[in-house]
Amino acid sequence: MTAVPRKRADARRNEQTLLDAAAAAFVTSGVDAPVRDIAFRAGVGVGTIYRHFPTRADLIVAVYRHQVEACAEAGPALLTDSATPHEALARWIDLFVDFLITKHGLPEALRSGDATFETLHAYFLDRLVPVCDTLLAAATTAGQVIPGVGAYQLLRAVGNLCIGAGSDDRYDPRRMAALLVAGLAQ
Amino acid sequence: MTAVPRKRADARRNEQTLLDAAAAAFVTSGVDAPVRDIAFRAGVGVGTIYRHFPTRADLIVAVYRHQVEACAEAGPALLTDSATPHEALARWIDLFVDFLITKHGLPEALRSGDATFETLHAYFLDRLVPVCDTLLAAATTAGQVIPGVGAYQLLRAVGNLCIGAGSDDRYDPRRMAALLVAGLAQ
DNA sequence: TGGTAAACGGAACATGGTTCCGTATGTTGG
DNA sequence: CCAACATACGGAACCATGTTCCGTTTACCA
Repeated sequence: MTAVPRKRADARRNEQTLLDAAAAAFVTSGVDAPVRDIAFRAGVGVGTIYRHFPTRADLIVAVYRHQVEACAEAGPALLTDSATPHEALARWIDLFVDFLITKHGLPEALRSGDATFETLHAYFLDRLVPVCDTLLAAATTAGQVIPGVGAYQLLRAVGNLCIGAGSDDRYDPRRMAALLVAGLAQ
Repeated sequence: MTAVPRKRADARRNEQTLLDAAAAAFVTSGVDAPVRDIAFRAGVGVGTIYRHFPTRADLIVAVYRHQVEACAEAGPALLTDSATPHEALARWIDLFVDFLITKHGLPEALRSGDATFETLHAYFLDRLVPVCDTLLAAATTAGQVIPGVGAYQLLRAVGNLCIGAGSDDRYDPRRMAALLVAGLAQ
């Protein structure tokens, strides 16, 4: 029915080239790397970027999809492996923080409010809120965490704490996130 | 010696006009309000803005100076009025949060890393870190707060938590900041 | 009241995102 | 193998915004 007629070879090639170029640019310039830079690295015109990835968010999602999936999938495993649900939650938050602080500008983008990043925001939420909710619910049921703080709010707070990470060694987002999770335990 | 020859009347008038225009623009468009908008509101050219306030940070500092001073001065008073040092700290952080969340885009600017906002960042730090340090030290001495978290780091974390406040009623920065302070108590 | 330095306005420039269309090229039916 | 067509490409052009610069205006003072 929906027989997608397979993309042209050069298109597929360019898409991969662009993903690589973008990943490289993100490492050096953050996820705000100028479109022209990414196009130049990939050896294509800017039009090609917009054709493959209509918004910057689509490009970012494509670049980090694997890692987000890995983080999401680690949730249930941690719940099994950890001594307590609260510990599982703490360890998972740590994973999330580790992912974020290695992506220059990503936490900022997630929180920019800019319509450009709507897709990005939505993807993270769709994928990670349910996982966090599971861990949070388990910890709450076990009486290890106060009720009334939703997974969304917790993830957002942690995301915020990661903004600007790495630019200043007097600030340790991992520590601050851990403090927040500790505060949940009361 | 340094007989500053008093500014021209029109210059003084414009400076005040600009402060008012900027304050109004900041309310509706956040501290990122386009320079041209502010100039238009004030009925002056953009050159005039840059002459009075060489960087955007200078303008923001000028607009909010009174409120920052008020927050800084409230610190010692809270220490006297509160039942415990930890409570004083919690209440002061609350004040700080209240200030930040009513200024669209200010927390973002403070953390943007953009060199433009260096002055702004420095001003907040100069004025508020010592106050926070006093409160934190009192609470630590009283054994109500774990050692090892500096005033700078705490302020920065709280500032981060305030980013994007008001754009989403599922997120309550005041609550998250309180949780962080609770986490400090262990 | 004239001269001068301060202050002004806004055009011009720089940067970065986004759109659009003429051109080039893979693909496929003959 | 070739032609014709749809797909994809490149990059010039456009828009928004910050920033600079300089010719013109204006407040001040002698």
